[in-house]
Amino acid sequence: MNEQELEKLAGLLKALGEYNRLSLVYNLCDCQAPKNAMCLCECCSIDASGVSRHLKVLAQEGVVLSERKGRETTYSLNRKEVAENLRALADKIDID
Amino acid sequence: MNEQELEKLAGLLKALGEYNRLSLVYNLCDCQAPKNAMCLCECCSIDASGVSRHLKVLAQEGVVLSERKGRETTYSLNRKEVAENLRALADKIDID
DNA sequence: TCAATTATTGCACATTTGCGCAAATGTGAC
DNA sequence: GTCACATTTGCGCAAATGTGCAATAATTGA
Repeated sequence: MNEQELEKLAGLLKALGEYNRLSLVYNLCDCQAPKNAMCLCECCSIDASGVSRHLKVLAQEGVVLSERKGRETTYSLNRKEVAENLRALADKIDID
Repeated sequence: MNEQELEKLAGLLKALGEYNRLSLVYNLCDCQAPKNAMCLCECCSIDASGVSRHLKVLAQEGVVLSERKGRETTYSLNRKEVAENLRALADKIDID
């Protein structure tokens, strides 16, 4: 694992390591179809602008995928990649 | 997953989500025996006090276990628990 | 065109964070 | 006790972060 990769992984974990962002991720876990921001807003104690910013961070770090659909933006989890990264780290830490 | 658990998980991820701390964790991954702080210092670009603080954060979040041995403190990874948490999250995000 | 809906951005603010340096603390060796 | 070594803590500082409010897009529908 080189420096860049480590930095990237740290970025992913940091993105996940904030309560409201992790709440958003958990919320997205359970839904099949992508959700828009208004909908995701409801699981958070913060206002829409905050949610927008958090989703932006999550998108930048590759946690979620966003797609503009008309006047709304829908978000979905980048499931495979995120899970893969987490499992790789788990394996590195503790090889069963 | 209730609020406290989510907060705890966020704390764990946040602890891991900082470059130098993640470097420390990676460093600990490869060693069988616990390492002391001076030794861990060498894998970081920061000074001893910074390493001490990072290790304290990691210990508080349950990432590492510390043990005072004479004048030095040795650290080891809390492998099972950390890996378990990461895998649980991975599974939640993407059930294979 | 105009109003409504959804999302984002600018700004300000308080808080947190990571860091180095120096001092303090704890501990073993002599 | 005195010294050396390992670690932690206090302090200050700059940078980053999370947040709300208001203003500004962007887009749809009447």
